[in-house]
Amino acid sequence: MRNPNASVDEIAAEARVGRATVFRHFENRAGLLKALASRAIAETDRQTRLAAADARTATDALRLVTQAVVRAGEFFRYLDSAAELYDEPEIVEAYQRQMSELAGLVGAAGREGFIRPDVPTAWVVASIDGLIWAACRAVGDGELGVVQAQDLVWETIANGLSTEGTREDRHSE
Amino acid sequence: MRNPNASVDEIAAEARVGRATVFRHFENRAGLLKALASRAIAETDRQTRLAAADARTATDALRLVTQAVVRAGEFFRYLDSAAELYDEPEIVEAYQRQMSELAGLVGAAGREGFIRPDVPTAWVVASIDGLIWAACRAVGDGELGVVQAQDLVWETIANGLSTEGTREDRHSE
DNA sequence: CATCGACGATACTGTAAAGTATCATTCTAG
DNA sequence: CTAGAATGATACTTTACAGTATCGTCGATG
Repeated sequence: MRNPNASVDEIAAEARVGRATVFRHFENRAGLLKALASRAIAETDRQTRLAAADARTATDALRLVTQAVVRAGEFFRYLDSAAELYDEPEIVEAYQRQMSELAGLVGAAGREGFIRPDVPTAWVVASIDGLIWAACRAVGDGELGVVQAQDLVWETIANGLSTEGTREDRHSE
Repeated sequence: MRNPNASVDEIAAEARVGRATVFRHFENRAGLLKALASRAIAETDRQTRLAAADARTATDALRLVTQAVVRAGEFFRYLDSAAELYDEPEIVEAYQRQMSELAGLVGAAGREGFIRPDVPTAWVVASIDGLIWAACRAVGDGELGVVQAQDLVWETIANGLSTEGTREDRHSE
């Protein structure tokens, strides 16, 4: 997960396991990576479903899902740099499904009036993705705690980073 | 730039050049990648300096630099997935320098009152990075134009994505 | 205590790609 | 037009790694 270019030797050493054992559990190196990706996708799905079940509004669901993905971050963060996986149709399909689910949620939150109508949906999805990515990296680097990162992501989505025009800022004016 | 795992064969073919010629211009494959990274860093520096020269306040500089990096995005976007480069001390050093310059700019903008004091500087830097990353990807995928992406990044930094508490929203209340 | 299955270590093969060497060809400067 | 430099094509060597096969050992189960 930390290095998608790792050789099977390195992976086995990291797992404290003989190299032969790796090939007893996975057909080949690509199969291992695919299994890892599948697990990441399944874990993200699980966290997402759990989160969405608690939501009463689409906006709330968007918040919970966003924060759930931050929590599952360690599982999928490596996917970015695994170029080989783009050849696996299952993986690509699952990723696109997750993205379109997110887009659906953003659309619903928009109809609830939460998202500013002048912002393209594509950008909302992309920036949420970017902020989640940033949060996962910050957590991975030890700069932020998981809970803190979750809160900051949502706060940044909702209000940005600036004092200009934020709700928190009004009462101090 | 599109595929950091490309073989020298593929790189040469993409460049419409013989494979031997690649080795006449670069000592080896690692040297080629390093040169590419150096160019990306230099280009980003150039854009950053140009932008910062026009700024009257730190906040303005932060905006211009952010937007300049989005413009230079195509040059450095591949760096994420090039794990080999983390072995090159020059490259790592240059990256850290750019990040600390950004942190300095964020600190100065904070002293001007632009950044909310309750947000950790580390998160401000990380999230700007994440939004720039998202913008570059959206531009690369053709979802957004460069100018549009630049504006959206800054708007999201400043005001977030939500109608809650945004300045633009007040007059419509 | 005996057996079966999983594991680790090791050695081996095949392949893809890096890097080197060579030579004919083409481009360019004078 | 010509000499020298750069290029492309090709062949070759070397290396790193994937994948396979084998064997001795360890551990759980009955």
